[in-house]
Amino acid sequence: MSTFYVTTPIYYANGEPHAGHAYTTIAADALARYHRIKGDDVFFLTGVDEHGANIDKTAESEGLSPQAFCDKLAPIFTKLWERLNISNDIFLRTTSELHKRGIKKFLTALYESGDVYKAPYEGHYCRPCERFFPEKELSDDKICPIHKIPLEWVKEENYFFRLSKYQDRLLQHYNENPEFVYPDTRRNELLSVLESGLEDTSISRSSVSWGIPLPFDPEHIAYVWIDALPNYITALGYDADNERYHTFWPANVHMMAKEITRFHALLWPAMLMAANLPLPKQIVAHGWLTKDGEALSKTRGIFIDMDGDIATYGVDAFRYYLLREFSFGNDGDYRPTRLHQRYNADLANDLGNLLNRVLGLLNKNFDGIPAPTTPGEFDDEIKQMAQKTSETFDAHIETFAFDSALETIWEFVRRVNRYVQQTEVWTLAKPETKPRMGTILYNCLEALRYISVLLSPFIPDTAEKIQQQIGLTEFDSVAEWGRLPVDLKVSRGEPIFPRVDLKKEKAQPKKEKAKPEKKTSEKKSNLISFSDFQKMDLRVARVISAEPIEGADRLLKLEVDIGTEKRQVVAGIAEHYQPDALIGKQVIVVMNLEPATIRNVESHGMILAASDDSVVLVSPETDVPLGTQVR
RNA sequence: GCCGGUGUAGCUCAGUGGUAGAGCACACGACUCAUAAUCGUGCUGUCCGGAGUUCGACUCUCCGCACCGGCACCA
Repeated sequence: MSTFYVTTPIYYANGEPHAGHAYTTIAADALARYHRIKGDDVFFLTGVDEHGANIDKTAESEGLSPQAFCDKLAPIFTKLWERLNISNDIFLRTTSELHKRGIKKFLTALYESGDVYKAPYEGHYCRPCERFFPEKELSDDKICPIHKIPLEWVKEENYFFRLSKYQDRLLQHYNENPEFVYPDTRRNELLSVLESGLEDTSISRSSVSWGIPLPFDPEHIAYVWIDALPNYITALGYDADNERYHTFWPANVHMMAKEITRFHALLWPAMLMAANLPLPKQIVAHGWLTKDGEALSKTRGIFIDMDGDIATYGVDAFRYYLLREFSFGNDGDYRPTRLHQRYNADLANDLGNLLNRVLGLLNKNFDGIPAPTTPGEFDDEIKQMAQKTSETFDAHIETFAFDSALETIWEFVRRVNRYVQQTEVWTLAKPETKPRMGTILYNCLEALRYISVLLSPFIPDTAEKIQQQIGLTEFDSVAEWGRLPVDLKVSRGEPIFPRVDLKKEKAQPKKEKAKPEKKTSEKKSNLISFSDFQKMDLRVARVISAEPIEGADRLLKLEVDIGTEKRQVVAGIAEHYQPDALIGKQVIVVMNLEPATIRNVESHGMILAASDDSVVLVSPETDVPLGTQVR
């Protein structure tokens, strides 16, 4: 028996899970279930990453301790996974003892490899900011750009991992294992990063308190990624060097969204090399979901209404849609109308109706499943197609082409519908043709059983319902033709996918859009005094000229008129504003910001803009005299 | 600016050196076992634009445009 270990990332638990998390997890679940029915010994991990400064901060803003915050959030993940029918074998939390023990052992091994070194880090430090400022961010007077106070020269010790040392070995690994990173676009990206050189990376954070202390120097806290990545082995029992660990490591597939491939495909393998452990076999990255063509955004209220769609169409339809519609690896646009079409066309009409019509005929004419005594035209074709479908299906799963895999099954579903049509079974109820009728119905039901097996990794509940209606009391997960027993009492239940009428849905009151989260309780430490605020010199100015800066995609060089003087300012708004459209516009300029040189262009001040996904300039409501103070 | 990818029917996408396909949607027909379902037939395309190689390119090469990623840049 071969083994199969698949993981999702452990999701960063500083907010609730969204459709992106669900997509990754459902894809991994489909793989896990697929390998289980193939008879593999499967271990499927998901979990949450609970350490680091961001969680500390979010917890604080909610007035909770970090641990209490995590304890509140983790069940929200597990409940969603239950709802989505995720068959994970473990839900790993980085605050668990299991992980803590494992990470201690792993970091010790890393340290003993000799590739962790302590290096003094010295620089300009701002106490209120709790951070260093690189030379290039500062002007000659060395004051904090945020607090406007003189910076201290502080020397601090930090731990580094000698990532640079592994550049060649990684490159070699990539070349010898072309399938290591999938798909190729991501692989190419990482290769170009590798070829341009890796730098040693800091693995500890002294400014962070919420995390795991380095075992070889508890004064320092492990950087959150260094803490998180080894979860894939700590979850197996790496600390105890136990059987599960030896059975399942190295992992077959680390499944994830594309933005975190770098950590998984460069840093993590290098860490494993240093600790002298085997590397995972494949890093698999999928694309992002968009909603009706727009990037998901909390602040703009663009999100995928999982709850609503699941309530309308059911969990399996949601799972089906995600895996059927999107070509894995590419970004996919989530459209409720497409989900609706897929639901009615594929699930209700093709599959659901097929089951229902066959069971209807059987109920009316037979008492239990008849024996296939009377072969005839098309029978062999159906049987052969079942076999071929299964083979093609397997090939698609191997390359994560879930969409093609499902399409392959549906070709067979349609073929069986045609079989019913071609043989005109419903006309064969006369005594002399009844044995033939029974044979055809047997073939249809066996085809449906066969289909339910192939579908079970994707839509497990449905697969089970199909077999229940056929009369099987226990799920038969073997895709071999002819296993369906005769004389089973079928139970034609409710349609497994009742059609959904969109008009009815529309008549229902629309759900309220989620409001952007508000931080209600600002912490005292975030407050500034009025005199701090007064230090800022904000003025109304008019844009006189605007032009792009050579070699920079996001930058515009602006000349602004403040009434008394003119200034040159660099603004990172080129992606959102045409230069010409800016001319004549009134804007707000920060006058007393220290000058900086960006891309060889001097900037004397800063233009205010609201920005998250988009960037919108702040402008007086009506024209005011140039140079007017803004307060 | 550099590096990679994509651009094919209304939509989602396949595809091949010999001038294009599937599913959905749409139209018409058949059938009535079934969830107004199923089955059949049909429909639409300058295969991003331009140049080149070739007997012949949507498929190869080059140039360009658009979009999507990665890197730099975001005072």
